[in-house]
Amino acid sequence: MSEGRRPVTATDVAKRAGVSQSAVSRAFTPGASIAEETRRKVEEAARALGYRPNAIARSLTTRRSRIIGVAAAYLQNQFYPEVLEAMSRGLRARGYQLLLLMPEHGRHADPLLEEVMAWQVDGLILASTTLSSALAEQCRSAGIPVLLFNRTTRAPHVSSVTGQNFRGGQRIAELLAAGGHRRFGFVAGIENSSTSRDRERGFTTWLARHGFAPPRRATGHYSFQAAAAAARDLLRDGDRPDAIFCANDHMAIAVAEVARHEFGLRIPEDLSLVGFDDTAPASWRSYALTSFSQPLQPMVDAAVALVCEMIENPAAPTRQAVIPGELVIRASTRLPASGWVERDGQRIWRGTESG
Amino acid sequence: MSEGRRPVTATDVAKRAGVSQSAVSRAFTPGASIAEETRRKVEEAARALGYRPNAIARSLTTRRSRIIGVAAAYLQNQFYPEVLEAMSRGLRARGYQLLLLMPEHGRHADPLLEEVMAWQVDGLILASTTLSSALAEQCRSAGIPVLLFNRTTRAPHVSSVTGQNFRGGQRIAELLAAGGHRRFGFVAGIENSSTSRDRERGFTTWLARHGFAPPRRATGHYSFQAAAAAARDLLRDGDRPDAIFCANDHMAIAVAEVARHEFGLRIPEDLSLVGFDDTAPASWRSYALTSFSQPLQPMVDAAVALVCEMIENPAAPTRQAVIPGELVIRASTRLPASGWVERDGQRIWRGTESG
DNA sequence: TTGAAAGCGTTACCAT
DNA sequence: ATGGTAACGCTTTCAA
Repeated sequence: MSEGRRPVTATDVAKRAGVSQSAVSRAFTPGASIAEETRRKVEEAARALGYRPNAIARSLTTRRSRIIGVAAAYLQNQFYPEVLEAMSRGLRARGYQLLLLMPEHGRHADPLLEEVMAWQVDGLILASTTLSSALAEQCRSAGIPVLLFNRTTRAPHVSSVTGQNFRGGQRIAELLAAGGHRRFGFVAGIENSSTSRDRERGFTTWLARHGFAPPRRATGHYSFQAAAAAARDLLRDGDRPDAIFCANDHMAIAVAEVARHEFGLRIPEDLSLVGFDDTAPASWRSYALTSFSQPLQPMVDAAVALVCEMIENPAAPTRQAVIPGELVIRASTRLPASGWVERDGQRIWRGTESG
Repeated sequence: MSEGRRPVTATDVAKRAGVSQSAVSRAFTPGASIAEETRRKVEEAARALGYRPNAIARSLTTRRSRIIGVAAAYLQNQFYPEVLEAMSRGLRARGYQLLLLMPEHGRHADPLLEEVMAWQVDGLILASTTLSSALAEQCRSAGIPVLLFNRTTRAPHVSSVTGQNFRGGQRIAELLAAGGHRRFGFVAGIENSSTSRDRERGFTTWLARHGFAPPRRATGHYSFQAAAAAARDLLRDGDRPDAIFCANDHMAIAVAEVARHEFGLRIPEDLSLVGFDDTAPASWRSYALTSFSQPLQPMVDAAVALVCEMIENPAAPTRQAVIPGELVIRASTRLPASGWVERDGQRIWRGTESG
C-alpha cells in the first residue's frame, strides 16, 4: 500500500538482525562460514522485511551475471520453442537466467552483440541455424563462452551440440531405397547452414555409394512458404521424384500440403516424404511423417551442461557433442519388409548395414 | 589472444581520451550536456578500446534494470512462440531486454517470483493463460508493473491485453448457426482460465439467446493429448455434436485428427470445427481451420507500449486493451450463403447482426 | 561544459 | 565467526 516503499537492502536486514551487513551477505552465500545462530537471526529479519538479494549488485561485484544469452530465430519451426522451454528450465535449475536474443528480421545477428556485451552474459547459446558465425567469433574473442546449438561452423574450436545430421541423412536414404524408391528429391534449408548441408551430404553420399542417381534438389530456406515453392518446383515436371527428404519437419509439412492439395498426390503411394527433428506435428495423423529424431531433452541437457562447464572452466577444450537420434517410420513412407523394429508403439529403422 | 584481458571500463576510456570518467558517461547518455569536441574524443577512444557501457553497473545506479520478465508456458501452442518472438523484438526496439521465465512443470509460477525480485525487472508480462494470479498480485504489491497477456484476472486494476474472446465466441456461434448446425460442442481450455471462459461464455450466451440447446462440453486443458481425449468423449455416443468450437487452434487440430482418423468423420460434411487464434497451422490445407483471429503484431505492440507506459508512469490508470480480431472462414466449417465478405483471399464472417 | 565525489547493493578481503 | 572497508562500473549531484 505505502507507495514510495524503498526496496529492502542487506543493510536494512543487518540493522534489524543486529549484525553486520557482511553477515547478511554470508547468510545468503551457500558455502560461507557463519554461525548457525547468526544465520537464523538474519533469515528471520530477512523474512520479516521481505528481503531478497539484489542480483544486479551481486553481478557487479562477482563479475558474473549468471545470465545466459540464447539467440534464437525461426520460432515457427516447432523444434525451437520446445528447445527454448527446456533450456529455460535447465538453466534455471543451475541458477542461470535466460536472456532471449532475437535478431532483427534482416537476419544479421550482429547487433545482438551489443546486448551480449552490455549485459556481460556469462555464456551465449546460438540456437539457430541461420545466425551469423561472425557473432560467435566476436564473442569468443571477447572471452565469452559460445555454444552452437543444432549447428556447427567452419571455424574449429567452437563447441556445439547437434543431432546426427550426417548419419540421419544416410539412414533416410537407406530406408527410401529399401522401400523401392529410385527417383529422389531433397529440399534444403538455408544453403550455408551446416545442419542442412550435413543432412544432405549424408543422404547423397549414401545414394552415390549405392549407385543411385543423385537427388534433385530445391531450397526451402527453412521457411514454410519457400518450402512449398520448392515442392512445386520438384513436382512440376514429368520426371518428378517419388521420394523427397526435407531438411526438417517444418518444411516437410509444407511439401506434404502442396503434394496433396495442389498436385493431388497420395502419400506414400505416389510420393514418400521424410522430415527431420521428429517434432510434435510429425506425429499428427494427417502427416504421419517419417522423421529422424533429434531428442530434445538430451540435446538441451547436453547444451546446458556444456555451457556451464565452459563458464566454470574456460580453459577446457572445446567439444562437439553429437546426440544420437533414430529414424521413426510413419505412414508417409512405404514400409520395407525388413530392417525395422517396433518399440513403444513406434517403428524404428534399424538399417540394412551393421553399425 | 591475450587471455586475461580485463574488460574495458569507462575509466580506461577517460584516461585515453584525456577527459574525466564523468565525461565518458555523458558521451554515452543521450540527453547529456557535453561539448561536441569532447564527445568526439571519447567516441574515438571508446572505439579504439572496444568499450561498451556495462549495463549491470548502469542498472545498479539508475535503479532500472531495463529488463522485462516474460513468463510463458505452453509453447507447444504456436501462438506463444510467435508472441515471444515479436515481444523480444518490440521490447528491444525500446531498449529493453527480455528475460524468459518458464515455470516448472508443476504449473505453479510462484517460484518465478524469486527471479523477478532478484533481477529487479522493470516490468513483468504474464503471457500464459495458465500462470497463477498470485504471482501477479505479489509483483503488483512489490511495485512491479504487471501486464497480463491473453488473459485477465478476477482482481480489478490489473492491466491486460487480450483478443475479443467474448465477441469471438458469439461470432462463432452465429456462423455455425447460419451454417445450419443444431448440436453444438465446446472444448474448453483450462477451466479457470479467463480466456477459455470468455470464449465459452460468448458462445453459449449467443446460443441461449437464440433458442439453441446449450453445447455439450469437454475439457482439453489446452493440451493436445487432453483435447484428443475430449474429442473422443464428445464424439463417442450417438447424439454427437455436428459442430465443435475449440477454445484454441491447437486443441482444434487435435480434435480434427481424432474426428477424422478415429471416427472416420469428414470435415465439414459430418462435423464442423472452429478454433481460435488463427495461428499458422490453421491455414494449413489439411486442416483449413475456421478460426477467430488474435492479431499477433497488434497485440504485442499494445503489450509493449502498455508495459513501457506503466514503467514510465506508475501512477497511470490500469487499462484493459482488447484487440479486435475477425472470424476467418475456411473449409472446416460449412459456408453459409451470406453473412461473409471476401478480403485478401480470405472469407471473413460479417455476421447476421449489425454491430 | 566539466571534474570530483558520493552513492547504488552487493561481495571479498582484511584484521580481529 | 565476525565486522569494517575497499572494490565493482556506472550515474548523478554539486561546484567550479
